[in-house]
Amino acid sequence: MRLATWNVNSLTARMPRVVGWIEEHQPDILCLQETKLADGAFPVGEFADLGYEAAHHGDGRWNGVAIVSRVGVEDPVAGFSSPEDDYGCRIVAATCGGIRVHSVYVPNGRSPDHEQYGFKLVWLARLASFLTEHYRPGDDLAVCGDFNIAPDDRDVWDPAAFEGATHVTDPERRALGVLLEWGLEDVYRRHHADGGVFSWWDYRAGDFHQGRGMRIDLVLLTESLARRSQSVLIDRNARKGKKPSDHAPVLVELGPAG
DNA sequence: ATGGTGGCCCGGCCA
Repeated sequence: MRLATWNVNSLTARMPRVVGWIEEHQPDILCLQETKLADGAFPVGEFADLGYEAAHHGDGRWNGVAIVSRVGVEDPVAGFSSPEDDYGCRIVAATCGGIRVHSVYVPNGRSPDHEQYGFKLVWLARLASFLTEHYRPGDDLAVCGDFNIAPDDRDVWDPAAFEGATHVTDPERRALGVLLEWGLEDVYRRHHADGGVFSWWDYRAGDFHQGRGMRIDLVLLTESLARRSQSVLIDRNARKGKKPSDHAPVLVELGPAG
């Protein structure tokens, strides 16, 4: 079972690359963020042609999240408990191949003194309460997406460059820590202890080619799934070439249950 | 260099 997540920064702009990436890597489940589409504009047919069903939650120009799956899309839920209650189309859930999957797009926060930073912390607290209300740590649960948080200093190209910046502050990291303490695991770290591996690079100033990035796209799994993980790949090749997203996809290979 | 690019969709916001 292959589970992946990718912030595509507009699905319309990225569809050719998304199709190509699916054909190359054959994910069973792919979480998408920043589709920037209304539900009615989601390319259901193009994914169906590839053998995938989808659950999408978007209202147009901003945000928008989706799960595409070739192992089923059961019991889709948009928002935390209704499509209106997640502050802008930032979470969608569905059961795919026996796994309860969530595609999340955590607010950026902009800067620690901006009101959006407070909103980011509120949103993360709501995510935590949503998970603890609906699930138990023993469930087969995947929370995948763009967290806009670098879990620790290995996950930024230069910690000194992020002094006073969002994505690395203690409150943000503690908010992520709440999810981890509850029973989720940043599964990349089960397989890789190295720093300097990133999933996002600013488009500007040649940051990708200069190696100036952050690892902010995460696959969080409960223990029952994390122990099935055989490999975790951040596909930086997908950040190369013409019209890339500013994010690279993360791909997790899961072995059979039991 | 307090800049830069890219997406939305055409002036300005958002990342």
